[in-house]
Amino acid sequence: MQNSFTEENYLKIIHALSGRDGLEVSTNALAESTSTRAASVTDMLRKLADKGLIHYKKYQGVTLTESGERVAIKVIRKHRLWEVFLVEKLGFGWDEVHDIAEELEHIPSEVLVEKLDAFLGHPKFDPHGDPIPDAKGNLTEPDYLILTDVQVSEKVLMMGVLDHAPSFLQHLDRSGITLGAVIEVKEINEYDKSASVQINGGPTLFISLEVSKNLLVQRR
Amino acid sequence: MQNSFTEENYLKIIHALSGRDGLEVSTNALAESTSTRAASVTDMLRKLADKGLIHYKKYQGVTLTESGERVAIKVIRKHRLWEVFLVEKLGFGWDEVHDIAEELEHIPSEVLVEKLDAFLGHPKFDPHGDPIPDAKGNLTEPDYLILTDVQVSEKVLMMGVLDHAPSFLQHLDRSGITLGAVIEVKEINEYDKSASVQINGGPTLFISLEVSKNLLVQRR
DNA sequence: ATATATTTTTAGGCTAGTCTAAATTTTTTA
DNA sequence: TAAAAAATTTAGACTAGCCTAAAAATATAT
Repeated sequence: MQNSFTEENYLKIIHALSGRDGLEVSTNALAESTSTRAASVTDMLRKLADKGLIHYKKYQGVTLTESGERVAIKVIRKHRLWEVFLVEKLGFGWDEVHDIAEELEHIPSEVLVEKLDAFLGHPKFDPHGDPIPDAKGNLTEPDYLILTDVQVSEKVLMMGVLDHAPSFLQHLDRSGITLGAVIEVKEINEYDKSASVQINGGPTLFISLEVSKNLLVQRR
Repeated sequence: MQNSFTEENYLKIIHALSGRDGLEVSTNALAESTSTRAASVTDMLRKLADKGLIHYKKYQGVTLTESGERVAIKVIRKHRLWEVFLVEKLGFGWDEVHDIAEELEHIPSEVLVEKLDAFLGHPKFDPHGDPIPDAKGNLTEPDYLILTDVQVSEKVLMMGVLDHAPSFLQHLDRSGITLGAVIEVKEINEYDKSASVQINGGPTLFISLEVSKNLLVQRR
């Protein structure tokens, strides 16, 4: 039983919205994320429930079943592997690959995914620092900090982003904030929580709270 | 104006069936090739004609317009480039790549195709010896011979296949007949036109007319 | 040259996925 | 806790792409 492009997208989005503790996802949230109307979402939810991919009770929101979770994670695996391919092999910027990977992630063929994975050297993270589920479907989200949780004078490693918007990623590019960069928090402005940070022991720059909130980092 | 997966497939098939002199393609031939019914084909032809992609007069068969030809050639370019990728980079056999490329060929993004092309080193032929149209849409079919046109004692180079069926390609693999192999025709059996050929100056083997008819070769 | 066979088109219908408008349920608030 | 607001579902409809059955056009054969 094959799942359609659209079904796979709903499952992927439910996975993303329900977070790591598998919270219920609302119809409206799905309508927002899928750029459709709530009524359309309801139709699809009935269908996914009939296929045993989600737990759905009218008006109660949805969660993935085991089987729905498996499908979602496979899609995520494919998406992230293709992103690695696009950046590492084809030379795309990390701000350019999302939409293309969004298409490639629905290409069926287990063997294609596994050969791609091997070709890429079994990467553990995609170009945005998101972890790539393994072939068995194990996905462990590393527990990174958000830069806002870092104290003044701490040095941390830049490990990923929460916001994947091209404009945000381009902003980071212009600031020299790349994956693996060492970020030292020099100062935090009490008034607006903007920060002054030093990148790789080099230039110091100011970043707004909005930026800090979207940077995932790790203590060294 | 984007063309759908299905529309692209129709255009690609019309291109293939109309051959290099752009002959009219019949509704029934399309039904056969698309694995649909003639009535469905008629629907789609009306649609493609409305979009200016084909010349269509009821009961008269169809040909591609300039614009339809451009779309078809882009799809063919993508198909063949992805086949090169699958064989050269991911290690698939030439008998395994058709169905996957059939999906990948519909991924939109001009820049993806061009980056893929560069990554592959601007290949001129796909793993079956079919020529890859260039970025401008120039597709020149080399005028290869069919092995049946080769005389006894002639030596030719194996350049491609007409039949792309996995079973045929696997048969060639087992016989050691690969692209670039030197084939010397040692003898032709008058009765059934089967031939005895020597591969790369090594083993001699018998091949049936059915096989000869599907081998594209070139005089050296 | 006409009857028969073949091909193609039309007519009407189906499913997936979407929509709007209206009805219903749940949540919030006074 | 009842009324208002918000969220969700139902009802009915649309498009793309497909189907079957019947009608119409073209091709073939006597």
